[in-house]
Amino acid sequence: MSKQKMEIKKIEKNASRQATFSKRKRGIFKKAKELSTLCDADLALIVFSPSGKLFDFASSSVQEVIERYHMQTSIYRSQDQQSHEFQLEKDTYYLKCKELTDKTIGLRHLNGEELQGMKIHELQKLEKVLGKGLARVSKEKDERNLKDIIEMKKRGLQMVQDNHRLKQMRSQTNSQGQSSKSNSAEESDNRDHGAPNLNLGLPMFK
Amino acid sequence: MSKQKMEIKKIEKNASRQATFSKRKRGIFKKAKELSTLCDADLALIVFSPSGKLFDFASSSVQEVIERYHMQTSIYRSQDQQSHEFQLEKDTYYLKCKELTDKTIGLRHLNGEELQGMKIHELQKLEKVLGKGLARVSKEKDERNLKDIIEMKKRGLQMVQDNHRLKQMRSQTNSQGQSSKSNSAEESDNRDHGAPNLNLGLPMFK
DNA sequence: ATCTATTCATAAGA
DNA sequence: TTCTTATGAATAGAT
Repeated sequence: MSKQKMEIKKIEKNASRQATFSKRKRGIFKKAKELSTLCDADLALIVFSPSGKLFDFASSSVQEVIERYHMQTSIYRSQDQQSHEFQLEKDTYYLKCKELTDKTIGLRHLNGEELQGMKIHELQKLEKVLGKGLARVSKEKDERNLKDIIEMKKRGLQMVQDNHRLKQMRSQTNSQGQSSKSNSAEESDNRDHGAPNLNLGLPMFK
Repeated sequence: MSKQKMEIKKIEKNASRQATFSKRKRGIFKKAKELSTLCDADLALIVFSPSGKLFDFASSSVQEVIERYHMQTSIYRSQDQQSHEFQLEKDTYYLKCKELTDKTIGLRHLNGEELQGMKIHELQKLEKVLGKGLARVSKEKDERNLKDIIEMKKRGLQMVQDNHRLKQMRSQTNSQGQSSKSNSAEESDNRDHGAPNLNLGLPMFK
């Protein structure tokens, strides 16, 4: 594909064939990795060089992909409609098993178990995840505490106001006559159980 | 690759991922065919799309390449090459045994056994230090919040009691005479600013 | 292995 | 999906 367009047929010259194999092998493995990464595709690439040497790549593991491949193809037998559905079911089942396994492993890692065998970059990632989770939990906890505190301040303010009102009424009652007392009492009781619009940050709670 | 250099990581946008998968799948299968033709390499490429659809290519046949792969890979390859199927079965059996062993070890790890033999001392230690520090900060913060809440509950209880007392006094004042009013008022004021010995966990704050 | 002149592959946008 | 097009990648041939 360069310098001169070349025909796609077996390269007869041995040295050239070997060189091209090396170059193109590197290229196709790179492409395989990119495809699996970019598109979240599960794939396996198995290559035997003309000399019989084995090269392979898989997004998960070659064995896993082969098993999945067999699951898809082994039920080829008949061409009826059921076969197709069954294949899909099998594939779904396989994916669910794999998902379960992955999640189990992930859970163990999150619990700090089986950390041996993990690479350093994986550990770093895990550490980040743990830190983030911890941060989220703390935040949630803090928010709830703050909510409690605000709620209590509200109630406290109400009570301070009611207290003050009652005291004032008592003073009035003592110094003056006892006019419209039942009326005032009702107001007070109403506010006792649900007055809105109260300021926070009372001096009394500093 | 084109127009703009793109980062090799999972494409999150569904439509883009699907489009890229189609394009790159075509590309890599073309590369695979070219490599096998040009260099007379025996290869197999198996790809599962994210949606689970299977695509494959092999210079000979996928099954043949898989068998050859197992011959190269299997720990039983030193034995005779009688039946490929037999080898495959043996290989699968071996892998299942290994899986069982791994899971057994995993369970022991869940029980806190056999955690020794872990590498990466420094990272582990650092992780511990970070975790402990974070835990200490969270604990301290929680304790302070709890203290605040307890203090407020105390004050709230006081006010509830004072409130109640004032209301009772008002009732008494209204229905009866006005005896010893100033005395009661002083008590009330004193308790307003620092009475000890108050119970926590008031129903009013549930 | 490294260097280029070319051709190829492909991300975006239609 | 398919086409177009601007660009970045891959690579054949040479060194």
